[in-house]
Amino acid sequence: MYTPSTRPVVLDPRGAANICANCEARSQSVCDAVPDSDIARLAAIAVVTRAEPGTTFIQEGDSATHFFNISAGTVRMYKMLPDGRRQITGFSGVGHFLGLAVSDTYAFSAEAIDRVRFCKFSRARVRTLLDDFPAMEKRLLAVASTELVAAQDQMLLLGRKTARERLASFLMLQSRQGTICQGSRSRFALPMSRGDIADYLGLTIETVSRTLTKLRTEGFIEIPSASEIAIRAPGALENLATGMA
Amino acid sequence: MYTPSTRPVVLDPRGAANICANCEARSQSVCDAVPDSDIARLAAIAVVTRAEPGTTFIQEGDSATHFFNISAGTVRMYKMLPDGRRQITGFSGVGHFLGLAVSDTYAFSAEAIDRVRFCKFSRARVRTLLDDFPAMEKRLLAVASTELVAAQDQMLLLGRKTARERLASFLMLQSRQGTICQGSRSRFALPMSRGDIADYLGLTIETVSRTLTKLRTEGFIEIPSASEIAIRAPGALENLATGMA
DNA sequence: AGGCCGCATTGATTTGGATCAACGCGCCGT
DNA sequence: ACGGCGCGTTGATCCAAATCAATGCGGCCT
Repeated sequence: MYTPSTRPVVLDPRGAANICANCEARSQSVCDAVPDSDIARLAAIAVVTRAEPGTTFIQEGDSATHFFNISAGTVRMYKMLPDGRRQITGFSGVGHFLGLAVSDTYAFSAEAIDRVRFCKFSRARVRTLLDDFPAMEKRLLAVASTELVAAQDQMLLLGRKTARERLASFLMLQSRQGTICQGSRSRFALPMSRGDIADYLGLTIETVSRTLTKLRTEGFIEIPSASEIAIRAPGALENLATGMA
Repeated sequence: MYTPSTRPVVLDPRGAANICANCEARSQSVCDAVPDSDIARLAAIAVVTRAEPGTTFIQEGDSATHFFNISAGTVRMYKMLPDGRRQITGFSGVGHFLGLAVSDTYAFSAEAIDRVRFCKFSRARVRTLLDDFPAMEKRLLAVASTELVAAQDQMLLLGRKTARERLASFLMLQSRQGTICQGSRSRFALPMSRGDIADYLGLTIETVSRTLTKLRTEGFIEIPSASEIAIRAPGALENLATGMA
């Protein structure tokens, strides 16, 4: 349940001007709000870092000194109870922004699932940057609002949906925003383990496995490998997900 | 589960300049970010409205035309599944700001629990106001961040806590932010029904009732009336809430 | 090629909370 | 004062998912 981990590796401690200009994640992230003409200011405060699978790079309760922007890979955010029970509050992929919080400590932990690359920004420096780029502040508000809506959906899922409905919701979400595999366009990769899915959906590994198998035998989905899913009946699965079954 | 309701009553369709200046909720809300010198501009776009108990004044899925600021009473926000299952995503009291969303439809419904007074602001007009008062935009970001942290806590509760731990968490939260009754300072009012508490905690009415009774017989709390609670053992209850029991 | 290890699946049994059912009580309207 | 009704409590039973327990399987190291 809890994996001690290696440390993240800093790739570029003092950002060169081009790291942001050439960043392939920029268009998908809040960094897009800084115009080309000023991109060097952003690059100057960005610290590019890599984290190997399993590495914890944000620890709940630690002093919140940085913001993070994911530029490659997938991250799990989670909270834990003292006895080891874990709730994954979300998965973050390319372009996602982490670390919004008013408090001076992080409210959650974050771990690399696969190999992850992200930019670290000192909070203090971002604050001064925000004063010059109100468009970025607007983007942050939009990000926070979007996440709030997602969080409310997740509360409905955790509080009121059955295991079957939870898996259906999760699969539909992943098919929308997950990594699309070559081949059938309804096919996608699941970078996270069954344990991660269970801790995201408030279930156990066994229930996740059993329910996926059931959805497969009933013809809703295919499971070409443990980390790949193809949706056979998107409409029916969506109905399941929204409790209309 | 679903209560059809009377319509909210508009008290002051065209805000007089003093309605914001004299508003007792202002200091507790985002409106505080508008300085006294400009408060008339805020008042000009505020529509003061009252809603009787049970009135739905935001309907999930409706076109999101307004923001809301609660100035009296308590509100429940919720999402529903087609078959009537309900998840309450939060309760809002004086000073709370509702309606943040990027989407053009509301992501949740909101109902008055007791008699509620709130200010309605057209989104379009707030947007122009925000351009002139970046401090307000910062306040909104702070509000959104705070709610995001609360939402993550609630996900942990819904996904991983036992009924006992959920009630303990809820009672500790209410004792911190709820209406304090006269008498013992550990005593507070619960404006919401057992059904509301159940739908907030992902439980049934029966489990809420039984669990409260158990906490009472075990000496953690007193229940002077169905809508009042006194905490007898705050430390022990907090330990329960955080899973350290 | 073999064996180990971590993840996933599948099966048997248990259980916390849901559901079904009855009753108590305070409040309101007549 | 009475009766009805909505809300809350309490009791009996059920069930979806958790827990306990093997077993399968693929990748990696030697």
